[in-house]
Amino acid sequence: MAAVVIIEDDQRIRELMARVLAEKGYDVHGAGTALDGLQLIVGSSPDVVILDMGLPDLDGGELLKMIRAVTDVPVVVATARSEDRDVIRTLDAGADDYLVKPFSVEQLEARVRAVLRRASSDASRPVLTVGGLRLDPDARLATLDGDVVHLSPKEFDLLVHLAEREGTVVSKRQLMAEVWRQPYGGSEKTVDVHLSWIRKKLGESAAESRYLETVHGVGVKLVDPT
Amino acid sequence: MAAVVIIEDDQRIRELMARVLAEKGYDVHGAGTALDGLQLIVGSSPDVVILDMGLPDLDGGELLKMIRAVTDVPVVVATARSEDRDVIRTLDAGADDYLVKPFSVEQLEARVRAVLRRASSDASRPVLTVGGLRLDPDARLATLDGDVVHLSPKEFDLLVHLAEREGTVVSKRQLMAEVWRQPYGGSEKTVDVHLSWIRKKLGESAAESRYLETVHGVGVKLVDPT
DNA sequence: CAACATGTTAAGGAGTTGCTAAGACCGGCG
DNA sequence: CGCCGGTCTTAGCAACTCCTTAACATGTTG
Repeated sequence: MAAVVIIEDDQRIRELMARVLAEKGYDVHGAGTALDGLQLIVGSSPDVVILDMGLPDLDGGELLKMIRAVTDVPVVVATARSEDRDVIRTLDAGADDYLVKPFSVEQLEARVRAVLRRASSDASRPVLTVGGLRLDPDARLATLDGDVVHLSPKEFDLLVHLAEREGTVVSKRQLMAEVWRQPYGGSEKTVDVHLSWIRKKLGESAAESRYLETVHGVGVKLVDPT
Repeated sequence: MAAVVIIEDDQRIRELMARVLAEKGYDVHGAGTALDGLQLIVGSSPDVVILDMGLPDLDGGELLKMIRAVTDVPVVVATARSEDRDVIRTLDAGADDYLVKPFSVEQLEARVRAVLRRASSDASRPVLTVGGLRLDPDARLATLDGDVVHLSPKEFDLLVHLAEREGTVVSKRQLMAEVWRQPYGGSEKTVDVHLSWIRKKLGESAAESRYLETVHGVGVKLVDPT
């Protein structure tokens, strides 16, 4: 699921926002100062940044410029003042959307979703290749050694998720949270079933695995069998 | 820089739009009533007009006709959601683009820029070709293997939209937003019906598809069947 | 070997899609 | 004015895909 960075000096507000978004399935990290925030952005390259303009150590506009200098990640600005002039200035500085405090959690989530939608609808996602397996997220097309493999939506998302982390083990809880967007409650057996189906479609089985490798007690990883 | 006239009775909205566009370097003038607006257009001959349909003194459609009677300046219509249906029909009478309220400032600016670009560059849009399918946006002519295919306006726009993104899956929600310009309420079943009609005219069906490929749970894509 | 984790298959229901038909609406025309 | 052809939207049903749950088989660990 999408990663969010929240830069907000008021810890109470920051944690509230973090919790709300985390419950919606986002991968949330927060920072209380501009410098921490910038580091966090550079280090984790999130999908969207929520930036409070009233930071103690640096003017929000300055930070926004610095963010823009290093990355074009979408930024949603939260501001206490509803002054049109400020809003326009921040948007001019490169913000993608804005929120006027106090805002509801619904507003927050709606803006984040809108910005992500805008960003994702424009940017073409790169094709992933692992051995003879090719995944094209834009066309939602999977091929194995040149032949098209029909995958259901969940199967495709699951494989893409694993391919993006080629070689690293991902736990089923993590998959449930990030592919199914269900951080709790969801039965992890569902993941097993989907993995089995993918294996069948890739011409392998758990006993004789090529691409999907199980790490007992931990999770699965997608590997290049060559 | 380009001159813009905004005709909008709500002063707050008008001034917000004016400031946004002024910050972007446009030369902006506003009017709160249809009559003031018409005078302003005639007097200043702007490069683009932004027209709110919900004016107190005169129906927006009427004003649009009057504007068209004296000049062919590009007009971007802004409308509240409940008025969509009336407006969209009125648009054929001569609006160049439209916005559904509430819209973001990015949308506003993007539409203004797009309209200006179209107007200034004389804008012949490139012919699109996907396999044996040929779409000429200027002539609004579609041919399949050399034979003319008669498409309704919506069908044509829909196909063009898909052809511009050949090979990538587009969701029905996206199509509703970008082809129908109805990001919220629109029923996605409408898209299904139009797709079915297009399929019939292209000599195919969902079961035996050549150009239009549906991706279950995600959307549709236009592909080259060769 | 006991306990637990994982693999596989089957079945039901939930949700999506395809398509036809019917109504709403517009512009053109007698 | 009313009718007509074309277009778009909505409704509804059938067909289909997909996801989940359940149940059982198999495998792994200590």
